[in-house]
Amino acid sequence: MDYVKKGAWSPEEDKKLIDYITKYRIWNWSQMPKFAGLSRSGKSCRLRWVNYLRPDLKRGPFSLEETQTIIRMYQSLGNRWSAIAKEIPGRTDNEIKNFYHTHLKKHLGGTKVNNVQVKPKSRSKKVEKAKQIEMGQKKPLLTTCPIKDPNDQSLDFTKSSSSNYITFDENYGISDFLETSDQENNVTSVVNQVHDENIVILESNPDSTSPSNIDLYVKDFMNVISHSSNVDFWLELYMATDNLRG
DNA sequence: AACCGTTCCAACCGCAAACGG
DNA sequence: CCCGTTTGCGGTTGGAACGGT
Repeated sequence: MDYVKKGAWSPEEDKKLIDYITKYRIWNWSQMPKFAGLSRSGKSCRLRWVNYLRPDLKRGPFSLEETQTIIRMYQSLGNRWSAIAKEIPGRTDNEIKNFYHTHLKKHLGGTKVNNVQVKPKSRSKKVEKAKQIEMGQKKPLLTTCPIKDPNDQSLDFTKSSSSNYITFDENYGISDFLETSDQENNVTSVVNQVHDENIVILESNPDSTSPSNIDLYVKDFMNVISHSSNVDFWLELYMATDNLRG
């Protein structure tokens, strides 16, 4: 039985594999290692190539669009990672599976309160901070709000009379402030305030319950948060606003 | 600085499907 | 169809990196 190396690949091994496949293409994974001068199993070579060395891999953090695709497909297909990967060019099944387990599972596995996905922990601190904003003790920067209404008229959020908030803070996550009466009255929350990089308020807005308006609000909102480098930041918001999308 | 718990992901394993003689 | 070999898939894990004390 020949010695078969395991563990992390060295740059020299990577180069041997790349050089061999470039020259002779992939013809038989189990036979190829000995011709390529590698003390590896064919299985290990295949995995290294498919998940890491292939030239068409994208790398880097997942975009919001990619994440949306993964969530949507996971909800319809379940853990069929290779099928999901086929819909996302440049991403491997292994990468998507890891991304799901490290970023998505905790959000998808959360509880729903008033039909809003929330994190179960640190609620008291989140509520306290949200109330401080609501009571004017912490003043958000309303003038920098980047979101416009669907009719292209600037919205004057300073005159808002709503007291029902969902807040998000990078330290504390999401808390929801929706009253149950909102749900009973079929009032849908929409995103209409982005105060600064750290805090976002989703405000209950009875005037914006038509689906087209909500879609536009959420679309604009997603544009804003997708530029954040903190994946968990926009991902948690995305999950929390799940009920706002059709 | 040292320690410890957590996060993340590359790479592993076992099993199933596909292939081909 | 059978059976050995190869390929592909999904669950799991080892250990590096990171963050907090």
